[in-house]
Amino acid sequence: MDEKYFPEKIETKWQQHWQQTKAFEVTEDDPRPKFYCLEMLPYPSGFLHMGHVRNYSIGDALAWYKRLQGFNVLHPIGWDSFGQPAEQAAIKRGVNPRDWTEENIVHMRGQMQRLGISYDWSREIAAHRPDYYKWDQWFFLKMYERGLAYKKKSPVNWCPNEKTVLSNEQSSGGVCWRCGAEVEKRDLEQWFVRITDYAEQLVEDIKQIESSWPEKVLKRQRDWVGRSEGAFVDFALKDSDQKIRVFTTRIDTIFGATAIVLAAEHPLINELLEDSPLKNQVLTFAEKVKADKAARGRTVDEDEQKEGINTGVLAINPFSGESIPVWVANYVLIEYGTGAVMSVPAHDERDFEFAQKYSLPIRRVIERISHGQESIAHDATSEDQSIAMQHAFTEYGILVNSGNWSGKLSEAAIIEMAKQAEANGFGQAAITYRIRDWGVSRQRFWGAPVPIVYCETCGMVPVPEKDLPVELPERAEFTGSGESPLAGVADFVNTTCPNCGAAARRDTDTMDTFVDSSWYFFRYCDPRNESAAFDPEIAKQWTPVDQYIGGDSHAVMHLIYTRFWTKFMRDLGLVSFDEPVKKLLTQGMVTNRVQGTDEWKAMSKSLGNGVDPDEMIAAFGADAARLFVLFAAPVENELRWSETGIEGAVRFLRRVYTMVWRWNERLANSSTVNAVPEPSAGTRALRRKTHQTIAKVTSDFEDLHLNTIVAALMELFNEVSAVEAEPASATDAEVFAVREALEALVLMLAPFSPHAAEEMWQHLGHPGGLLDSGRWPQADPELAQREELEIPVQVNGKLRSRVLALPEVTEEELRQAALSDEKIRAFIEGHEVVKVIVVPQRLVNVVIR
RNA sequence: GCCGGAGUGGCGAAAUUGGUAUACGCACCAGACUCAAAAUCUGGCGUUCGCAAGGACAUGUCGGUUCGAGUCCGACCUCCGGCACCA
Repeated sequence: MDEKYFPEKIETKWQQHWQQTKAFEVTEDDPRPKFYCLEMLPYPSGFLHMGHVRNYSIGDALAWYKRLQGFNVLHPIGWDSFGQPAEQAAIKRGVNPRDWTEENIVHMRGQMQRLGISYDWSREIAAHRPDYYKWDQWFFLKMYERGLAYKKKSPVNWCPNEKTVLSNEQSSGGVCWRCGAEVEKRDLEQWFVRITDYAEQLVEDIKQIESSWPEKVLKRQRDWVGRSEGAFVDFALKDSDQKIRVFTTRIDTIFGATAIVLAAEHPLINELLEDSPLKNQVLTFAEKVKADKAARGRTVDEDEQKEGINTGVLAINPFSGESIPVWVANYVLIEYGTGAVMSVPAHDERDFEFAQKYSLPIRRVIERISHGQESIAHDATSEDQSIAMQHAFTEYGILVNSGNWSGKLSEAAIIEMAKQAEANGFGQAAITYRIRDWGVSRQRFWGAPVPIVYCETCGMVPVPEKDLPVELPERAEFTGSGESPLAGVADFVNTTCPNCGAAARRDTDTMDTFVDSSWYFFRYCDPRNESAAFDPEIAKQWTPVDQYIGGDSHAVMHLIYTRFWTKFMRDLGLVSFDEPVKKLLTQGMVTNRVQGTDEWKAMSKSLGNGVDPDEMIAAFGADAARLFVLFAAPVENELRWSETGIEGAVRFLRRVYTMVWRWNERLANSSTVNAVPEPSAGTRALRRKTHQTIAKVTSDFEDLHLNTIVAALMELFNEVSAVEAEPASATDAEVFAVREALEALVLMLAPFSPHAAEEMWQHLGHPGGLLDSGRWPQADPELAQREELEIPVQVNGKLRSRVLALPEVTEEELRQAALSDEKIRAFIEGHEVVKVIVVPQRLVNVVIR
C-alpha cells in the first residue's frame, strides 16, 4: 500500500477486484430487502459526456449508500441502441450501423468502468439485439390484438432533416427533439398506439406519484395530456339536415354565441357549400389557411392575424333558437375538440378579437357578481353591454340575457345546461384531451421492424408469436431518400402470408425507439429470458423502480410513454401496479463557459466547451471527478464546470488519505481499544462531531442532498485534523475517537469516491473490502448531543451576547443567566424590560423599551 | 400572454417548526517552507466606521405580521425553464 494518493493505481486495482468478485451482481435469492436504483439508459453515441457522468455518479452514490445499509441493490445499465445517429453514420460514412453501435458500446462500457460505476454488468441489455427487440414486437402484437395499435392515414410530423416521421411528443414546439429542425406536416399512412385510451389514467394516477416526482415534470405531463371538462353541443343547420358539433368549456355563455367557426380542414365545409354561390371563395380561403399552416409547422406567430370568411350558412342555437352565421377561420384548430367552436366574443379573448375585426355582434351574457349581490333582477339591454366592453370577460359570474337561465351562476349553469342538452338530444357533458395517439412508425432501418405482413387475399396479417423476432437484414442501402431502407431489401420484404401461405410483403417501417425504452427496466429483472419479455414473478421482486434518475428533457416523451406502457402491461396481467417509478430525480445540466464569452452553456462539441471524461479521469482520477460533480451544486441545479473546483476535490481526498495513513499503524496496534476510559474535552468534541455527521449524512441521503453530505464530511475531516495528539503518543481515548471518526468518514465517503474508500478501509485494518466488512455507521443521539450549549442572547432581536448553559437548563435559569450577563446588563440599563422570550436550548430575546 | 421555478459574499452554495445569516468549497490576500516557483501547511476573507473594544448596515425592491423574517403574507422587479390561438 502506498503512502501517497495515486488515484490511477488504486482505481484500477479496485475495479479489477470488483469485477473478479462480481461485487455488484445481485440475485433474487437474497433475504435482504430490495432496492431498485435506476439511471436512464444511454444512447451509444460513442462517448460519455459530463451529463452522463453526473447522472451515473448520483445513481451510484445512492446504490452504494443503500448497499452499505444492507439492501439488495439492483443497479443495472444497458443501451438504447436503436436510433438515428447509427443510421446517419451509415449514410455519411458507409459503415454498418450494427458494427458502429457495437464498437461504441465497447468504448462507452470501458468509460463507465473507468468511472467505477457499480453496475451489475451481468444484466446488461441492448435494444438493437434480436433477443431484446423480439419483445418490442411481441408487445406490438399484443397491442394490435387489443386494438391498441392501428394504422391510419393522417397528417404527421415530418423531420425534413432526418427524413422520418416523429411523434407529437418528439416534435413539441414544432421542432425535432433530436436535431431541432422545424417539422413539416405530411399525409402518410402510419401505425399509431392508442395512448389516448389511457389519457384519463395518465392524469388521474399522478396522484400516486405527486409527492415523489418533481412538480415541473408532473405539470408538463398534465399540460401535455390536456384534460379539459366541458360539453359537446350540436348546432342544427338551417335549410339542411346536417348539424355541427362544437366543444365548449363554457356552455354557460351559449346565449352570447354570435357565430359558429370551423377549422379550415373541417370535413363539413364541402358539404355545406354544395349549392352555395360562395363555394369557391370559401374553399380558396380554406386552402390558403392550410397552406399557411403547413409552411409554419406547429408554431404560431405572435402577431398572426385572425382571418375568416362567412360561409353564408346559418346555424341554430339549440338553447335560444337564434340563427347565427357559420364562418371558417384560421384560429380554430382541427386537432382539438371537434374542429368547430361557438364564437362568444363577449367572453373569449380570441372570439372577441375576431368579432372586432369582422364586426360580429358582441353580446354580454355573464356579469361579475358585485359585492353582496346574489342575483340580477333584470337583464340589461345588449346595446348597453356591448358598448362598454374593451376586453372579453372570461371569468365565471352570473348569467344575464340568457332566457330562463338568467340569474344562474356559471358553475351551476355549466352542469345544468349540459344536462338539458343531453336530455333534449343536442349534446352532452364531455371531457376532451389534448394528447394524440402515439405515432410509432419510422421510415428508418435501424429499429425494430413492425411485425406485420400484407397479403393480397388476407390483407393485414400479424406475424405469429412463434415467428418472432422479425429480424433486421444484415444490410440495406442507405439512400437517404425518405423511404424506409428496408423497402429496398428484397429478402426482407418478400415473405409468405402466415395465414394462407401465399406470397406477401412485410411492413417496411420500424418502430419508434421510445418503444424500446418504455419497458427496458423490466427486462433488467430477467434479462436472458427467452420465452417472455420477463417473468412477472421475478419482476415483481424488483419493481417498481425505487429511484429513477435522469434529465428532465424526457418529461413528456420517455416518462409519459413508460407510464403508459406500464399501465398496458398491467392490463396484460404482467405487473400489478399503475406507476413504474416511485421516486424520480431530474438532475440539472452540466454547463461550461463558452470560450471567449461569459456564457455558460450545456457542454457540446459544436460549442467547443465539452470536457472529455477520460481526460478528466486521467488528470484527477474518477473518485475526485465524481466527488466534485456531486459536491459542486445540488443535484437538480445546473452544474458549472470548474477545473479549480475539481482540484479542490483531489486535495480533500489526498488529505483524508494522508490522515488515514498517519494514524493507520497506531490504530492497527490498538485494535482492542473499545471503551472510552477517560474522555477529554477534545475527544468528546470529536465523537460528538462524528455522530452529528452520521445523523446529518444519513438524513440528507434520503432526500439526495448530496452536496451538503460532502460538506459535512469535510467538516468532520477538519475536526479530525484538529486532534493535536501525535498518533504514537495518543491516549486510548484519543485513538478510539479518531478510529471512530475515520471509519465513519471512510464509510460515508464510499458512495462518492468508492475506490479511495476501499483502499482506506483496508488501511484501517479491514482486509475484506467495504461490502464484506463495512456497514453504514449508526448515529448515537446521546453522543451527538452537546453537553454545553452556547445560547445566543438578543436585545430587541439583535444579537448582543452569548451565555453557556447545560442542555437540561430550565427556562427560568436561562432567563436569569441572560439577564445577569454583563453585556446584556449594559444594554438593559436605563430601560424597562418589557418581556423576556426564552426558547429552550435555542435563544433568549430580551425586549426593552 | 399563461404556467412553473429561482433571486443570499468575487463565485458554486449552506441555514430543523420563523430563533446566532453566509457552514463547506473555489478564488483571492498574508505568512511559513524554498535560491525561486509549484505543491503543502498556518492565518485572514459580506460591506462599512473604529487603533481597539465594539458599532451600523446587509439574503432582488417596497410594505406588512411578529419579541424575532432568508424563511410567513401582499404588491412589484429581474432571471431561468416550459407551453403557446387547446375553445
